[in-house]
This record gives sequence, structure tokens and C-alpha cells, in this order.
Amino acid sequence: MELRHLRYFIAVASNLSFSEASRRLHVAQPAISQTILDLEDELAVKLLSRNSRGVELTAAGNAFLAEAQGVMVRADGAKKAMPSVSIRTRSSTIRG
Amino acid sequence: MELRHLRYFIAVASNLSFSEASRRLHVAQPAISQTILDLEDELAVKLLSRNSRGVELTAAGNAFLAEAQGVMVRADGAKKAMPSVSIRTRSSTIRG
DNA sequence: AAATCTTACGGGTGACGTAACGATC
DNA sequence: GATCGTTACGTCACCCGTAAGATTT
Repeated sequence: MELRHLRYFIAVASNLSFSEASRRLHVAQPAISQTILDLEDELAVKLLSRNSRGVELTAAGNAFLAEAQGVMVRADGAKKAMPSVSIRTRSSTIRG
Repeated sequence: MELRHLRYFIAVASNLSFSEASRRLHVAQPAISQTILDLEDELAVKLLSRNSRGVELTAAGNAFLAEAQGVMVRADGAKKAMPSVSIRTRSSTIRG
């Protein structure tokens, strides 16, 4: 499991749609689909139920979504915690 | 940034040694080294100072270690939170 | 010379995009 | 027929291992 799996899953789960997630992530649908399948395979749990009317979260999927979001928040926090390169101007400090 | 980067960094930081991390992870040293360099590059921060007498954590590296460990704990928690295949016996439920 | 990290390089796996398929409306 | 997800497949990137280099003790 890598953060990529969580990113893709969160995008799909948040939009309840593979195609919408594909657009948001700028990644082709089959890649998203495959990644989610791989994730479900690794966890040995069905996270989504693919109905005719789009996608629904299973109970496990709902639980995992919360967990995954927690992981991503912390991962983002880890990056943010790093002192990025500071560009000092005459009057201010711009972080970038 | 992927969990792989954090796993490798944590291993190096915990042992203050690339070679020891290599042994623990069963991954060749150059792969570890490259991954850490990539991570430092992405974060735009030096995490380790490679001295003659092994490796030391920079201030940023020390901070990032704590953050990275937090991420890994949550990532593990996410997996653990999933109902793995349950084997029901007469008196108990064994998760495997 | 031994130990350690980095740089160089080649190969195999896998992540991705395109295309084709199946299903539902 | 349009939309959505999956399967099939070829390609390119990248992760890793081996080898060589640089530095320190």
C-alpha cells in the first residue's frame, strides 16, 4: 500500500465516481480502476460496490475512507512541517 | 512522496546508518540512498548530515522523523481497521 | 584495506494511456 | 447511443541490484 492508493481511493469515494475521480486526478479511468482493485485485493475487502447507478461505499469502504483521509492529512502535515526554501525580499519572507 | 520514502527514511534515521537500514529492509544500499536523496529533493530540505562517523539527523530530519512515524502508524492503523477474513470457531473469532 | 555513502548504469516490473468490451439507462 | 466501470495490451518510467567511485579511519 502506497499513498497513491489512498489518493485514488479518496478521490473515488469522495465523488462516488471513477470517471469524476479520473478527471480530478488527471489520470485515466482504467488506471484508477486498477489501483482500487489492487487496494481491495491487498486489504482483502471490498471498499466499493459498483452498482448500475454509480458507486457506493461499503461499510468497510466508509471506515477506510476516514482512515485514509487521516493518513493523508498527516502526510501533508509532514511536508508542511518542513521549512521550505525561503525567499527573502526587502519587506517580507515568501515560502515556496 | 510515497510511504516507501517514509519507510526507508525511518529505517535510516532509526539506525543512523544506511547500511544497517539496508540490511533491515532487505534492500540494497544504493536504492536506500537514492530514495532518501529523492525525498530530500522533494522536501527541499536536508534530513541527514552524512559525516565521516556515520549519519546524523538534522533538526529538520528530527522533526520529519516524528511526522513520518505518525504517518506510518496511521497507515498501519488503516490496514488494521479493515475486517480481515474472519475464521469463526466454536468459541471465538480469529482475525487473519 | 575496510567500511560507508554516492554515482553510474542496465534490466525487469509496474503504472499509465489507448483501445476494446460489458452492462445499464 | 451515451455513460460508466472493467479487461486487454503495449509502452515508458522508475525502482532496484551490481559495479565503480569518493571519502574517512
